[in-house]
Amino acid sequence: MNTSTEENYLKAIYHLSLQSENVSTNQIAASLNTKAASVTDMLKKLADKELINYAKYQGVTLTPGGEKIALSIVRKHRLWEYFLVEKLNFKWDEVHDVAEELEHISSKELIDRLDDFMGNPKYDPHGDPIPDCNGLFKAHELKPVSSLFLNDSGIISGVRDHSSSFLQYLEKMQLTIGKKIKVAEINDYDHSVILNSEDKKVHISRDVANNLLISL
Amino acid sequence: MNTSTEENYLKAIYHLSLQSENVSTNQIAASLNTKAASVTDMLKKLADKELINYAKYQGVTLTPGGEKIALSIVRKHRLWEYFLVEKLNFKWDEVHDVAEELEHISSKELIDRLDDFMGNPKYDPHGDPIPDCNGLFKAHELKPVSSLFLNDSGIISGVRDHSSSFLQYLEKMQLTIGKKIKVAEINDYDHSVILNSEDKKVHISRDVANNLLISL
DNA sequence: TAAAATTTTTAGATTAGTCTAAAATTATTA
DNA sequence: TAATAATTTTAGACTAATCTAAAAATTTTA
Ligand SMILES: [Mn+2]
Ligand SMILES: [Mn+2]
Ligand SMILES: [Mn+2]
Ligand SMILES: [Mn+2]
Repeated sequence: MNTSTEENYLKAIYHLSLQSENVSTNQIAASLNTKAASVTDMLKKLADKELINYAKYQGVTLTPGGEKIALSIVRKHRLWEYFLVEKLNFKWDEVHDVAEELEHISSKELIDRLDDFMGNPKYDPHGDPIPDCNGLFKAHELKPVSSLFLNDSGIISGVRDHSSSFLQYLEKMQLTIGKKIKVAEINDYDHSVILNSEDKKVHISRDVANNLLISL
Repeated sequence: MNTSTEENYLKAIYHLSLQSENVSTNQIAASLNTKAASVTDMLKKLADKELINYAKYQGVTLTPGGEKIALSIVRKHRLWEYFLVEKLNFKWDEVHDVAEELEHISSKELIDRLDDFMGNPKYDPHGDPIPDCNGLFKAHELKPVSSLFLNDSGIISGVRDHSSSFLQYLEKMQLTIGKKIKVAEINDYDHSVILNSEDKKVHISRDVANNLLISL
């Protein structure tokens, strides 16, 4: 078995790998709020366990074994988030920290039964895909609102920023997962966008448009 | 906040206190599968935090603060066990180890919502009382089958032994929580007992009769 | 392509929890 | 009540995870 610290490192490396293939010590340190020296120590340990490929100064990638563990943590995180929102009526901006703890509960039986209990959901409350019990999932094809053209329309299906302040803002604007939107106006000067959503017009800034993801 | 190790010590002291008022170092070591030397170290730490009353060589008691934490862990343990059995279809002999992990999830919001989601159950799958969000509960008045007389009857409401082998045995004999039983015969020689339960006769040994608890 | 800047690793401490072995204290019992 | 037994504490060591400060390697840049 692995400690929850090891699991957190593997998960962090997994998420960073989606951006950059090879992951650096400093990237990991930043994403775990720790120091580069601590990361180096842990990388040695994970390399000894053959969960990562690590050569000094060269960054790391996950081995198949490491990726399998990372995916199982991601699966648990997202299933628990779904449970919290759908069964216990938490808001989508309140679940992340609790899921950070729950994702380290080790019982595979528990998580597989929880999955069945909830009807095997495919996406978590933030639109992120939930790996199945074999680690398999398919992501939506998503693009940011900022990449749409005038009169394009689509369905809100994910977010690029998971911070509670962003999620709360979207909630307030009623721009939540599943809502249909259409681009009513694009402001050339500041790149802000006016959306049509359920007969209302919603004006969002360039930043928001960049972090709000649409499927067509 | 307290570490889960500290929480485990407080919970162990709480359970042992129900038997013996003052709890000894060796009792704690036995119940946590650790060594007396380790226990002494932890007792100092818990005493520093004013969670226990501790005087060298004299054993310990919980302070009000320590008892409050212990009860919150017991509450979480039992509510999660209830969830596992009632919502996820675990058997009553399969839930303890998973609950040992889940009981350390720190969110109070989570456990209070879980409690509401399940309809605020008063007893866990083994008949043990579930403290409410203020740590209050009332236990059944329970007596072992071995203390009953011929033709006494009652309802199975708890167990004294929580081992899976005992729970599995009771399951096989269909002697589970809620079943009505009546003492049909008492064997003077080996103190075994024959019960009437749902028109069937069940023969149980002295040991089983000692560990099976009845409310009248 | 050599100096400067940045990143990464090493060295040496620290904290929490655990252990064994030995010393101190308390309890038993003859 | 003094010897013996049992319990409990102390002393010293170990592992996992972390940190700061310094050294080493790599990358940038002029
Ligand atoms: Mn999350
Ligand atoms: Mn999520
Ligand atoms: Mn239990
Ligand atoms: Mn129980």
